[in-house]
Amino acid sequence: MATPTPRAQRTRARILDAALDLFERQGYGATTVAQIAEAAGITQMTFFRHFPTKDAVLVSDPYDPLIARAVADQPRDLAPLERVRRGMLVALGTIGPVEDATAVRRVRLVARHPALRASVVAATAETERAITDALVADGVPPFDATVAAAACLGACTAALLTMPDLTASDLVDPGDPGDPGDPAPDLGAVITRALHQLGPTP
Amino acid sequence: MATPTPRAQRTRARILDAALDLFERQGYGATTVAQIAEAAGITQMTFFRHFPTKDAVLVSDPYDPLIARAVADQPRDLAPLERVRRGMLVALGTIGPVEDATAVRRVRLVARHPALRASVVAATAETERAITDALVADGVPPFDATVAAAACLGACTAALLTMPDLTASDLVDPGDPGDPGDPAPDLGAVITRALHQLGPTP
DNA sequence: GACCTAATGTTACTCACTAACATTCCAGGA
DNA sequence: TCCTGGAATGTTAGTGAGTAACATTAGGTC
Repeated sequence: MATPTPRAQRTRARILDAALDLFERQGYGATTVAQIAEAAGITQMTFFRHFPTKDAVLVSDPYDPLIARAVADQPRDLAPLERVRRGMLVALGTIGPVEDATAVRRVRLVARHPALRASVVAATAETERAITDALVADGVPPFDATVAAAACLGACTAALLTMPDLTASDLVDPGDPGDPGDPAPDLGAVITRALHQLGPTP
Repeated sequence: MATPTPRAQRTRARILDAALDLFERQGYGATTVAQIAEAAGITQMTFFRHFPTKDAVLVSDPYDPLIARAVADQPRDLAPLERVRRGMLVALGTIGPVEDATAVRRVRLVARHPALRASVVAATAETERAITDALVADGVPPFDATVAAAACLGACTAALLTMPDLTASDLVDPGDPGDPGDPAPDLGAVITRALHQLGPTP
């Protein structure tokens, strides 16, 4: 799996642009792959060579390995949920504001369309398995490991999908006015607040 | 929405039987709706009149309203997560052994096929919204409500899908021998154990 | 310029799912 | 018994996602 050729990167970007544009203008369901292909100046076949499914334009999950490692690095004497929680906090809590310009548009589209939310969960399945494996390797019962991973991932996914509805002020303190037109929301802050709810209640 | 006619109930049952049979024999992906229809002695069209999608034969979620009500009934001064957790415990913890004979077969098939796990999550989306609405109506911030609901539902769904791998002995105490050939697993016990992990750590 | 390979195009297909309309089944009343 | 109205099913024809096999073009290297 060599690094993608420059030409391939360009077409991929063209597809992504065309798709986001059409999705936002006429909706995800009303947009066909043929339309995307035409707008990008390519064929349907080429579309599927760059994205395995129509969903894949919007859904991707690049964080798998980091999370599993971070979870494994937490102290072994913690309860499984707490271990996963702290691991994800370490791996995701410091991401900061969203870097990719298309990320916000993608999230907004996914959040709008219920069927796509399911695709996101499908994409996190691999992450869930990675976390579970890491815990089971340390002697945690498979049932407990799976449940802990699913709970934390569910919380984070849900948090991610509320981001388009969120203003930055929602994250610090309810009641705070918050200047309008705030910039790209801080992904790390959202995740942190979500995982905070799963933490021990002092 | 009147109660379904006896004839409709029979065809629905025939479809379900034929589908489960084919899925188990040759796999979900390798089975076409046309095959199911032929095995059930009906048309493709009739299949889709009884089940909106191919997935729907395996995925259903009848517990929505009970859960939302039970969550709303928990004391308002609890943290959102704890409220959802106790509500779901009340609504689902006492279900007991699985009643429907086909339920175990369905769960096994879903657990095996990754794409179907996503369908399950899609099916719980409505439940998640119901729980969230109940909390928001009591003044809980939407973000916190969504996260709490997603975490608990994620944990329960994951727990459900591990059931085929589980023997009853796994639920009581690791290390317990447990007689082989144990009967249908206790759904309530599985849910209870899953939600227990999300509870306050004393 | 010849050459090799990755990237793209072409064609033809399968399958899930939908719409519009025709047909059959079945209960209850004349 | 016949009839009749509505529910359940069948028929036909389509759309759209995704796949397979094979032909073609572009880009960089010698």
